[in-house]
Amino acid sequence: METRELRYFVAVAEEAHVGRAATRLGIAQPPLSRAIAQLERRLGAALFTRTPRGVTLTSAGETLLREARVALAAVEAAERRTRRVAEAAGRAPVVLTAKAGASSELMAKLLDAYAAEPDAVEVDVVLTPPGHQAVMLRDGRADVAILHRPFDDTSGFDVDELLVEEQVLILPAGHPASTRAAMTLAEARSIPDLPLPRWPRLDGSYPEGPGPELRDLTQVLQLVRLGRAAIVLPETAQANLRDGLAVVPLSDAPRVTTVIAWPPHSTSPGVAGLVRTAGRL
Amino acid sequence: METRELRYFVAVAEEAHVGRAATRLGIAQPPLSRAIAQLERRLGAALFTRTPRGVTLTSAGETLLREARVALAAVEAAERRTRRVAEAAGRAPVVLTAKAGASSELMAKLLDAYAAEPDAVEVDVVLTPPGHQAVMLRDGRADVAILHRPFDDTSGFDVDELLVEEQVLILPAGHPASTRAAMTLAEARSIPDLPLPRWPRLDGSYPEGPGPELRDLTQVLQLVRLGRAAIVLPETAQANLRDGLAVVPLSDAPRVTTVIAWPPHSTSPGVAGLVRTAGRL
DNA sequence: CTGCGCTCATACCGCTGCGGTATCGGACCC
DNA sequence: GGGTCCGATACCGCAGCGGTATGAGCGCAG
Repeated sequence: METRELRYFVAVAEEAHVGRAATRLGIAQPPLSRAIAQLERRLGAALFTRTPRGVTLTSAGETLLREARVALAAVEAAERRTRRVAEAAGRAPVVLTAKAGASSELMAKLLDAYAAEPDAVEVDVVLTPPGHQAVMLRDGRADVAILHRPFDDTSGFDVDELLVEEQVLILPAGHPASTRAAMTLAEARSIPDLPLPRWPRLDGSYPEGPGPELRDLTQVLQLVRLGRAAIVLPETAQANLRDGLAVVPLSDAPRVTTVIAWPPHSTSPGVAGLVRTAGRL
Repeated sequence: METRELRYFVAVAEEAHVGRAATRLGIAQPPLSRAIAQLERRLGAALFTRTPRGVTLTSAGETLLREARVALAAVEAAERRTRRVAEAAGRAPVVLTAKAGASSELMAKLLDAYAAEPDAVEVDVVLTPPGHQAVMLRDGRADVAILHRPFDDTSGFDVDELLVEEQVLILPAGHPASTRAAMTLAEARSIPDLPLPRWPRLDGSYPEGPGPELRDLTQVLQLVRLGRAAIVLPETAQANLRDGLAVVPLSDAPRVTTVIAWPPHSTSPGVAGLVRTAGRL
């Protein structure tokens, strides 16, 4: 199987429509139909069922979609990492990716501690929207990432745990619920006048439902202060809170684990150094 | 980058010789030279330095070799898993791979317990030479593997620990060293008349050195009984020992962790069931 | 039930680019 | 300096990719 075939397949699977997929790929529809048919013949498996409104995946197709995404990310990663090694022969900067606006204290400690090491190399910090760090790591745009389980999918990476913490509910100061000693997630979700914000998905769209769309944490905290929303955050986020907010522990929210993650087989001395430093924090 | 290019590159890198690589690939030398040159042009990086006796990898080339192997394994896995899902639509057997002749007790318990589950599917057990299980899992020939850290590279897989154990030295009964309460690895290696056997590498070749080549555990144990060798094994292997052998604990040998490993993103209900069962053992 | 619209499949064509053979250029060795 | 062993280059034929035109199957409106 060639990566071209996999790219074509993924496009068709995602669009559920050969014509649209062809447009997206910048080719005509017939060659794409033919390429898919050829792929199916070679695999000896139907990947799509043709319907009058487009195509839908078979179970074999679903398997291939999952696997193809991993494989394509691996090929992309190979290309990008090779380019990076070639460009900055020797002391290439390490690219560290983290969620914008989170773990700032931990990150600062890590970067300071690492910079003090004798053999430290330059660290490029790339802050991305939530959820994108694992993707960056998978396709070679980043060398190390700070991830948060269980939100990020760390499968396929080597990880070191840095911090385990509980989550708390942040509400407007003076709200009736703010005096409670603890709460469950279900209770937090059902406070009538305080909806929880919705987080964007990987593609930037938002799930349906009530609650404001979360774009910027400080903006949402402003909404909380105004008595228009509540939000669930890891407990260390309290450190950055200003007045007008109350904190209630959640008894049944999943614990958040902050980890440092890197691709297996990494040989970069910078990655090794960062991970070593992180382990000592 | 197309997988064809990656396959060509890997062949040349492994042979360190364009002509031989071409033969191995079943094509002529000039197209291969051209393909490599084109790959280098597209990456904007020299991958090989040409010498009068062949070619050697640059640092960019070494990076690409490592990454390309991962990427190619992922592509192969995609193909194989899709084929398998298509062939045995529905209740496909799960392929479990393990080291031949090891963990037999644990495996039996696992398979028995799993077979007793209400929704159990068929399990194909594939016993392979040591070290091959991770490869099988990586390229899609197996769905689950029993691996042994630190010997197997579990990076890139999801794992559950099943058993942690110490290693012991097995020697002929009556040997002077057999009365010792404990020993270090270095001492074990330097017993003058009892060489440790050599384990085969992934490609089937053996490292240089003294000691018999290990092909079959029972054969080596026979050698031990005859006073011609000693061997280091996990302590549970004692259960299968017969007369004529003595056991000495090793104080500094790495602990061996038996794990059950599966590829991330696995959706097979059989894999999930096996892992769940294993976790309850 | 018939015609239209929408979708994917098929037919056919042109050209890119892969792989083939022949040959060159350079390094090393006697 | 000729022989040998490399990889690189030159050139050619053809497989296969992508293009346009058109067919075939299905759902639906009238």
